[in-house]
Amino acid sequence: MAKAPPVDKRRQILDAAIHVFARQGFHASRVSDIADEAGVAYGLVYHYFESKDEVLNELFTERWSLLLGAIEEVDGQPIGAREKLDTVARFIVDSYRHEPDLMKVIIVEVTRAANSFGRTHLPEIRRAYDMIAKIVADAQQAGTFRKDVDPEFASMWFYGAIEQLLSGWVFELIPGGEADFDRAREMVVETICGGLDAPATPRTRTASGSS
Amino acid sequence: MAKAPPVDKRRQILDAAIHVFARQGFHASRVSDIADEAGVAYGLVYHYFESKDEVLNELFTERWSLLLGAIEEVDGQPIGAREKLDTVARFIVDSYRHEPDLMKVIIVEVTRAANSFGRTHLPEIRRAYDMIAKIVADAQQAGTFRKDVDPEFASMWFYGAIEQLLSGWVFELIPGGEADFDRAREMVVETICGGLDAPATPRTRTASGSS
DNA sequence: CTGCTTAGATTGACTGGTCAGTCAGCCGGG
DNA sequence: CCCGGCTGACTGACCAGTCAATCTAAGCAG
Repeated sequence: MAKAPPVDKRRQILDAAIHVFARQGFHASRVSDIADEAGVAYGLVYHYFESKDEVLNELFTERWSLLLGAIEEVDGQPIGAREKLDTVARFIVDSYRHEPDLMKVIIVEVTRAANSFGRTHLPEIRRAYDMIAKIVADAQQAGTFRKDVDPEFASMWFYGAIEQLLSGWVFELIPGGEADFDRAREMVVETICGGLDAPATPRTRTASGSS
Repeated sequence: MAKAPPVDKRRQILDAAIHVFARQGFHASRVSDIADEAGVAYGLVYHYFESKDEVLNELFTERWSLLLGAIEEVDGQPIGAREKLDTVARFIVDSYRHEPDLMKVIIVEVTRAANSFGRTHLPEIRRAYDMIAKIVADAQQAGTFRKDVDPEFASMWFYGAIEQLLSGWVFELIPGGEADFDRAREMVVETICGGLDAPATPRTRTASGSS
């Protein structure tokens, strides 16, 4: 691998693929569409990638590993579960805010397409769920979350709620103005954590007044 | 034995399609697979349906209209919001319990594929979200749910949480034994409604009583 | 009961179009 | 003049959808 020329065509192709996949969906996207959008020859796509699948692969893996890293990092921090979950939610929502097309592709074509393409990535996807479950389980151990809820299940609906939110924005089912992003995140975290909080705990208040 | 029990080939084809789509995914399913599974000739599929799409169409519409009906009916009942939402959740979970393949197809190929096939059905899908939002909004009006949460948003994450649960079962990410269905449903409804409840009950008090 | 007629159900070989992926060769810098 | 990035016409496979032919059953007259 000698070093790259001034213009990174590989990157150009990936960026083009994001927009093409977001616009038309993976299946309806031709490789020629990607090449056209990137302004390169058809064959060059196959110079850098083994197949059309591998392009999507790369897009997903790039971003998902960031998410996994973010969850892992936050989990190590000495903060409350609610803040941890809020940070995770913020990461996801901000990812959408800054790169809506990429997140749309990841959600629509991979995360929510576990039957076709996503099947390959189930282990990585699962890893995210597991880490969220761990955060919940730890909070139960510490007594901040009620213990009668399965952490694995809670993880599913926490993640599912957020993803559905992104879905709603992607398909314009709910208002997606700049102000809505943070507001929605706050609400979903507060609601779900509110539901998960241990009932009437006489220990030091976990919730820091953020108002 | 030329019996004449009106063997409904149309139904046979639809049922076959459920299993083929569930097994291979819509895109990877050939029309010939459906015909083979149904034990009929290739061409007969086109005698009863205009296209492969229309088969999926039919499967979705059939079931989704039941869901819409169920929500509508429960909304008219003089019961609390929590019970209403519980009934909705129960309908969805029971649908999965009794026809997992069909629900898998609907979720994977339509509901969560709003980019490709689901786009056609966005209005119907949206209708479900809207009706759930209405239940929440009414409860806020009545004072049982806190008013600072957007009903539209709450609807999204309520539905998203449940759908993610089904997803988890479909892809065996969480235990899906007979006992888990009701337990999961109870937990998700209790958690989310718990988070939505008006802070009249001393559950988790954010003591910031700003006037 | 039988033969004729017809309409709808059923069959499956075939067609037309679409693309993913290949490859033989072109350029431009070292 | 050599090499690796780069080009784009071409090919082989695949498959949704068509259609002409065949079958079945139902109605009806003789």
